[in-house]
Amino acid sequence: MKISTAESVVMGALWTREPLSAEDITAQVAEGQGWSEATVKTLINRLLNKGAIGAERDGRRYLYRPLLARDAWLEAESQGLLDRLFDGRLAPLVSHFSEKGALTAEDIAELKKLIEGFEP
Amino acid sequence: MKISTAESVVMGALWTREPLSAEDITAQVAEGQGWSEATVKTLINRLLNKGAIGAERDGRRYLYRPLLARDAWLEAESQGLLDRLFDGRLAPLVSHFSEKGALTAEDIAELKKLIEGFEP
DNA sequence: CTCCATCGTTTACCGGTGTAATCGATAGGC
DNA sequence: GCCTATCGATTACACCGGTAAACGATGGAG
Repeated sequence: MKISTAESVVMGALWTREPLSAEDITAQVAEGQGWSEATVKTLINRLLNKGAIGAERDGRRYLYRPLLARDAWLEAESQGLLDRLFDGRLAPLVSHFSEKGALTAEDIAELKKLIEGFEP
Repeated sequence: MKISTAESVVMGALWTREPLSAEDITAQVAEGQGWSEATVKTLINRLLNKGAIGAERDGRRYLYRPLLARDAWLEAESQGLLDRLFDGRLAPLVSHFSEKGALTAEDIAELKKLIEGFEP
């Protein structure tokens, strides 16, 4: 169940509130993305065909719900990148960012807390 | 300078040894990827056109070198994913993996060491 | 000097994606 | 009951990416 980046924006709307009508979705994403209403409709349809969302009738329109869980998607995307770039290991990625000096003090503190938290 | 995943496999060969002829590259990636020689040639050409690799003549053939640095590529890809999925922050990604139970004891140890290493 | 093998270059083709307009059904206003 | 606004569905189209074949130049064998 692979979804494209544009499709994932629509999923994003449905992951924060559910169910939503096509109008709702358009209201939530079209502005920020610079998309026309038609574009959103296309994306909704593609997601339906892929089975990533489901629809239930509500009078003259449909209400949509995500069938693909946000978590599963995050998982697949993240693992995919890790596999492609860092041989599946998380530490090299973190190391890469630290070497780049891309970590703020806050990042570091947060990571530290996380790591201390999960070893027992 | 965006390169596709197939193209990045070719870059991978050039990042480990440089310069390489087209034949070398084919030898190094075609088997593992199930690609024909023709496919590798196409990828080389697309990389040339994108300016991601350079070529210097060597008799009847060319030798290729990466112009795009592996590090810059890793950086762009990683940051891209972080931005798309985790609002640009590293900690949520790590947190995501830990919640998934996707971290081995070794991972944790490694991360711990890393984090202790870079705060001063 | 000629022919062939071998490069690199050009062209091909299909599916997916971004982006959107058009069409056909239908429910609600009058 | 009929017309129109509004849905969702269908169609469009260009570009990219994966995969590969065909073509054209050219250097080396004989």
